[in-house]
Amino acid sequence: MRQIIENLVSGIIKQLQDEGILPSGELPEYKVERPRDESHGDFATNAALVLSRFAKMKPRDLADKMLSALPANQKEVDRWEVAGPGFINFHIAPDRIRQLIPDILKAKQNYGTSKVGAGKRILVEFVSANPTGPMHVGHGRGAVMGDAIASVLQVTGHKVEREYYINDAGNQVGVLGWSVMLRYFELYNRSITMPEGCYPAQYVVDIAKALKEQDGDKWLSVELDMTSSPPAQVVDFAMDMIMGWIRNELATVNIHFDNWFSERTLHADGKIEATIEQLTAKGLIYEGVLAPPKGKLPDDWEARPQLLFKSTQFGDAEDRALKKSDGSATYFAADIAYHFEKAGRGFDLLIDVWGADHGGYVKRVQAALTALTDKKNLLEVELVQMVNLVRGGEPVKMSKRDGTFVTLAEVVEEVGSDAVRFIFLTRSGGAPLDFDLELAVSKSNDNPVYYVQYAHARIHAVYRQLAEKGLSVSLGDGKGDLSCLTQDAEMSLIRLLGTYPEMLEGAALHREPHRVPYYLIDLASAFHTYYNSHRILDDDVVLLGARLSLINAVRQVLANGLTLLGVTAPEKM
RNA sequence: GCGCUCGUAGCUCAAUCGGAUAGAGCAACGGCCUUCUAAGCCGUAGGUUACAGGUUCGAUUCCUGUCGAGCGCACCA
Repeated sequence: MRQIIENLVSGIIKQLQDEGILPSGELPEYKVERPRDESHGDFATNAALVLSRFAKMKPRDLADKMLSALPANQKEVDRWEVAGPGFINFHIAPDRIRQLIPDILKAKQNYGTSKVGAGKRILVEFVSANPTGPMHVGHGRGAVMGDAIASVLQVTGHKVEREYYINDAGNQVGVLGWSVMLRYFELYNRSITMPEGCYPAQYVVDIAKALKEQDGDKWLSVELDMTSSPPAQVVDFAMDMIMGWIRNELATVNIHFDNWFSERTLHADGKIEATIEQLTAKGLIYEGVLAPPKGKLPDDWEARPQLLFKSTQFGDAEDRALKKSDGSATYFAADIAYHFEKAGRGFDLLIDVWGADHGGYVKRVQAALTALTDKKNLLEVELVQMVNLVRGGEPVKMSKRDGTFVTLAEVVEEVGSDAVRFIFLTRSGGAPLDFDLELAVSKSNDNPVYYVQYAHARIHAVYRQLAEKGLSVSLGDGKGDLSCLTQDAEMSLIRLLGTYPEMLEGAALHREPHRVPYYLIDLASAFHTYYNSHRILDDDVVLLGARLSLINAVRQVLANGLTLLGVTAPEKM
């Protein structure tokens, strides 16, 4: 529908240019947008405001001029006016608006989808929680956000793949292995002490028990030496088990990945060295000594020469190390190789969803990727702020170290996947989130997911009533006469249905999936208002059919939105 | 000290890449169930958009500064 108005306005401007009222050639951009206030029409343009200078006229005078140039034969707009400082408001003809109902019912689950993405290939990487323990609530937020960003991009015509990067290399893997070994020794009645930095939590005990079950005392003779690597088979056993948990937890919140990418393969395939060579060839690698960090100085800090990448050439604050003191690759080096590898798979855009605690890391990865590909904006990073877990207003301390964190699985168990997803999504990622367990657990209507689902279930209830009265469901197929839908509540509802596709485009463009739940709450609210003041099952069959068609369209859009968010659309509550 | 993300009603949050009178929910108060699901609806009250400047037809939005919050700041991931 927006297209109709945009064509109309651009046609008018062209005509005014031909008449010499506006100068020919490039003019500044104007907008056609949905006014916030319904009384301002269905669409408004600021063209007269933007162009007044070029016409050497007052905005309102130019607006009047533009309207007199409106083609006489068009039927889409039946009212228009100049308002405020010089906006032009367009009111779409009611018949054209009602036409949305059959359009939606025909498109079904495809209503709202568009092709604005033009098949652009996008890789969305998210979660990527370390395989050293179960996912906590913070991971859950990133997971749901990443998944929703991917979904919103998909329905707007992008070709999307979801990827999980498994950090199965590096120090933490050895730490995990030794932690399991210690718990394993403990099961054989050896007394142990958990060194600082190890993972003491219960899940490590569970892994040790499973290890004992499978291998018996096979590993008892292993000598405890934290400076060396633990047995590879033990490490793999632990990581496989944890990754199994993570996959399960993700599945319970309806998240499924296309690819699981292992960091180890980068090391094994020599991708890291190859990437460093590429950078070296570009003259961006040197041996140097970094200045001491500006914050509180680590106890063991010492100046030492390192292999450095000149990320300052690409806007970063410091050059960054690629090799550790023991000569092995840093996490950063592996991450460069990983992102370079992703770029090599031919994506038009890479999106990473990270926790805000990794925010300081964005520039250096973008710098490296730009250096390697000569593309400036290939990598986009969406930062998701922290989740503060609260129980009845009291903060819950979370720490992997003492094992007091609350896992995502526990929260999902208590609250349900629908509520978890909806709460995480009904918030822009830029703001920290207080997640109150007590509130979320208390299945009260504080939780907007029920509000939206209830609207959906209510519509199904009406249709059940219809069947009981022996009337045909096909009355609501949108094919009958809809001209009796003249009430304000009805027209606002239909108009709202019409904005769904635009809302999705905005959500995709700005990577703001929270717009979807907010829209659904709005739609549910408009429906509840309508439902309370108008009887659907009217004795007049024509009116009955029209209203059934209307709420059927509402049901379709609610279902589409909820499904998109990975939330169920129940027929009964 | 530097960087990133923020600061909107008592609380939790929105506000369409600069738009018209800044909106919801919760909490408070007052109404609506013999009729399609009251997990609902209607109404009242609640604001100097942290503060000060700047850009312009127009600023919650963009720029600068101040104050305040969270996160980060060799070799960890």
